[in-house]
Amino acid sequence: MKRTKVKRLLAEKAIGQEICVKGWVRTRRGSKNVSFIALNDGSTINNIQVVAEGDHFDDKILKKITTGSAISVIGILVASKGGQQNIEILAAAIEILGEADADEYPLQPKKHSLEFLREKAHLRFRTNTFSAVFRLRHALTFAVHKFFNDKGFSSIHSPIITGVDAEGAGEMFQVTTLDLENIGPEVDYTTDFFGSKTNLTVSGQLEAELAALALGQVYTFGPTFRSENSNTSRHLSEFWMIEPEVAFADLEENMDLAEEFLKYCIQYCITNCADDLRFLDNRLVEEEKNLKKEEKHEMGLLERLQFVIENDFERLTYIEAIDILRNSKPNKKKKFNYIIEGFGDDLQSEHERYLVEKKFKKPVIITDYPKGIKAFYMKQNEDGKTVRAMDILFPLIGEIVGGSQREEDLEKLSQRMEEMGVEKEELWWYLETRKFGTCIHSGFGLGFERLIMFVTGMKNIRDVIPFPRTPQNADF
RNA sequence: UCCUCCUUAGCUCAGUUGGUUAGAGCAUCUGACUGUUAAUCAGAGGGUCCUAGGUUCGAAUCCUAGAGGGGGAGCCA
Repeated sequence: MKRTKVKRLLAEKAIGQEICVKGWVRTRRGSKNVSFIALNDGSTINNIQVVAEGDHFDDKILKKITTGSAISVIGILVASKGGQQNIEILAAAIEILGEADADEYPLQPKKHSLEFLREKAHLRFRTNTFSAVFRLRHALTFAVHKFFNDKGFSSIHSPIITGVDAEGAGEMFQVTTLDLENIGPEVDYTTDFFGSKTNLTVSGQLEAELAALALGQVYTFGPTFRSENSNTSRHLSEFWMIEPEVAFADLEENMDLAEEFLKYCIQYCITNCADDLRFLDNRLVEEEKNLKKEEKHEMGLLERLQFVIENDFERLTYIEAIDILRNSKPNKKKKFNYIIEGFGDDLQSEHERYLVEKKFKKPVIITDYPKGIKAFYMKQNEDGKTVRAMDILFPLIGEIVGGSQREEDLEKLSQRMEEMGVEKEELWWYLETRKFGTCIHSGFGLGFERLIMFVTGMKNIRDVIPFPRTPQNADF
């Protein structure tokens, strides 16, 4: 008999029908006469209750239905006599597909800490929280592709192994087939696999620009690698990044695209993952129950998502932001660790948080940063001091998007590369796009895991990717 | 990389000023129970107190070093 997924059973409620379900046991409880099995098959956060009457089943079978075991059930869908579910399955036959020794199976039907589950990353998919997070991760993946596809963008697979070491986006992982245990003091990269020094990509942007200057609208969505020794709740050594790049678009259009994109993705989850979001919403309420009032969030998860969709992001220039910060209470009272004095100061995370969480209480887009603190490829403003950059700051997670209008003028770009010590020879192909048929264009990079954090309310980035890669950890 | 906190049973955690045989809840096992909702009730088993040194008559507790983890900072997405 073909199995029906739990999600469909709960939606259709076809009472009286004989059905087959397969899944993993969350709990079994009951008395000598009757057992209740909470069964989950991953199609939804919700379990289906299987009722096994004692006289129909051998004690030996019932004993094997432990938390974590996989079973197949054939039975009749009936209205439930219990209070907490409408329907349940009255089991006629139960087959044990895979046992889970209760003495050894690490997950119990109770709350586990996220830290503990991180050490059990191979099994944490089986918990409510992580199954919800990973269904949402999928929904967001799909929403990203759907958004861009519907707008006529082409997906571009930028290379994962690259010889470019010029963007300065971060420390790189080297890729080599050289025998590291027998390497001389002088390394001859012409003998290496690719005949030159290669690394894992830190960004697909430069390649995306090449494609955009032909296909018009493109985006990359792929893995990105940074070997920085960052030990924080919002950095990974391997993460996924989305980088749209649009020809003939200026910074305004770039911001409009980013804002529309973020709202679309969030709305997609609200529409398609209501059960999972409701579960995560409750989870956060529970988590914050014991916190002091001032430590609690003003809004619940769902409320927060709705709020972001319904309100325009606050847009201001770097100079305006510095002005606000310089005159802010924490700056005057020297509560900031880094006091803002004026133009040229970098915005630290405490300043970003002040703007987003205290001053505007919504997402903020800051534009036109000093050129000294931004990358070489950003379009220079007339003032000679600032560049057409934009960062989108989100509540709780900080910078979620970094983007800019690109410098399309060959002369200005070359000059800036020289000033910043970027090797022009290495990026000859990048420069040729400015030599042949150059045009204004813009793009941004969005950290996919940071978006998932915002949508799910998870506070540590390691809990929104199946197998996090961080310094000193590449388990599983 | 820096600052800071933590590491005690399978899990979550208590352990007073350094003092007998290190505790609780949950989980597990045994038994009871006619429909449970993290079922309940009774009983049992379960410990490298992170590791290595040191101080002390005596260390889970104090000191030093190391490992692992959390939070914050920097870098960024």
